[in-house]
Amino acid sequence: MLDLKFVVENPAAVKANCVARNVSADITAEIDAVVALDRERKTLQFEVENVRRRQNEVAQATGKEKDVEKRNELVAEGKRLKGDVGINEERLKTLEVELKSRVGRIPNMTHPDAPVGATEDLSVELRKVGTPRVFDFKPRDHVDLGRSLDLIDFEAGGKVSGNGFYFLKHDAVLLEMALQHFAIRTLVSRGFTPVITPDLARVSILEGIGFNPRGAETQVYSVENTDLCLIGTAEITLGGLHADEILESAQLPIKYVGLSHCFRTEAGAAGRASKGLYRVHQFTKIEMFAFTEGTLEASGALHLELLKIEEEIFTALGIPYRVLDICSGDLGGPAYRKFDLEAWMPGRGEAGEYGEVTSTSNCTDYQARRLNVRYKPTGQKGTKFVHTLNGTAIALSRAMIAVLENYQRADGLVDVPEVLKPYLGKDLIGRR
RNA sequence: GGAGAGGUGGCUGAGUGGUCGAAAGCGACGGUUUGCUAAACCGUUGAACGGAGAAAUCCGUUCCGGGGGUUCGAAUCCCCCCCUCUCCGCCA
Repeated sequence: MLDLKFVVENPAAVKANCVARNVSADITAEIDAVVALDRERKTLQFEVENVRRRQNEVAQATGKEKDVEKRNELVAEGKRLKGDVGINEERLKTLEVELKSRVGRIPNMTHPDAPVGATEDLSVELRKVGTPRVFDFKPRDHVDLGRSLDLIDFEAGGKVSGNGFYFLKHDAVLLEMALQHFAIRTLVSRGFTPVITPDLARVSILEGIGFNPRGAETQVYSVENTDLCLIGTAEITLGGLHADEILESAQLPIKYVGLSHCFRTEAGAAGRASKGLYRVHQFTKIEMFAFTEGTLEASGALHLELLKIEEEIFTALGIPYRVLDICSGDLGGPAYRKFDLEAWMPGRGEAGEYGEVTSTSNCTDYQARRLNVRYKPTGQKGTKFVHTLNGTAIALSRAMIAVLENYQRADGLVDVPEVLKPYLGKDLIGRR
């Protein structure tokens, strides 16, 4: 969430940002309410604090007073004060809760260079890298390849777990593990700490990251009779890793590469491009997550580093991709700026299409404030909120689509990308 | 799952109703000493919010796992929840 003080001091800028981000009008309208509520809160806080000061004085004096009569007078005053402060305290507490919930709905501010636009088609393509391969046969999609080579079993997935689930078999298993290993090794060599995270997390952590597990539109599975949810991404657990901590400047930046399973209900996604592995309820993902000092210089630089790593991974895999600078309307709540990589998928659409494979966001202090992750800046008093960033290293299901479709051969088998051969242990997918 | 013990500042840890935001140690920071490093010695050292001030800083409120309660007064007593440890059970 945003800093309440910032909202109160810059209501016009915050409103303009909400408009650019295409959030629902009632959120924009709430900004005035926030300003008014905050004013009321301050007045009330002043009153409550005054009464409490007197209460404290009386309580201390009572302890020291030896004379029984005077002591009884003090106790009487204490009782009176206790009654006085009650109503205001209740109101203050209510106000604070309400303010927090209202401010929490306001999206993060936006990077000045991010394209302004309400809908996703207004995101800007920064560059295309690699040339889509020209096939001398009609390329098949990964569903077809997966079935014919007995790599992916959607029917069995449907039977056991429902639509949107699948079994990986044979070389698909080796391919997935090779991609995992390749990605993690790449990140470790760049100074990231490898982590395997829990696949479930508390509601409070989900909320801190900016998910809303209880809404009607939620993308998140909840576990009945607990406060746990299945995570939609390791961003949730990695972000929560340092919740309520005060880090030392010298520790920063902290860079993690996390492995987790990801679970998504994909509510409301029916009808969207969702064939095969592209949109599924469960997949494995290698996720980068970083905590930096709370300056735009620090997080901005690391954001570019995360993007560069994502590009290096897909370049190494030999898969053509394009980079999108995501427009204001499609940033989601927490992101200050976001870049997506879309990989070329020859089997998608009529003659191949780019499909999203990674996404990296700079969330500045938006998540850190709610998760309460701070650091002590060297040479300064007090603490500051860190900045958090996340980025996909490899989402296995979608990377698998790209590999299978780009590396397929006329004979129906699939070549193994050069960098994966040592990890996969063979040169050809599908031959047994 | 059963029984017990705990959760206190950046860390370790004392504190069982008032003088406690909290001893002591460690760490960190500043200084003295020193050819450098180390050691020793002296000093400083929690956070959030609000108010005053040009600022250094000062004042107030809140915070001892979280939430409620008792009391004039709670780190300390009571209730609920979360977490950690030990033992037992079960198990990959």
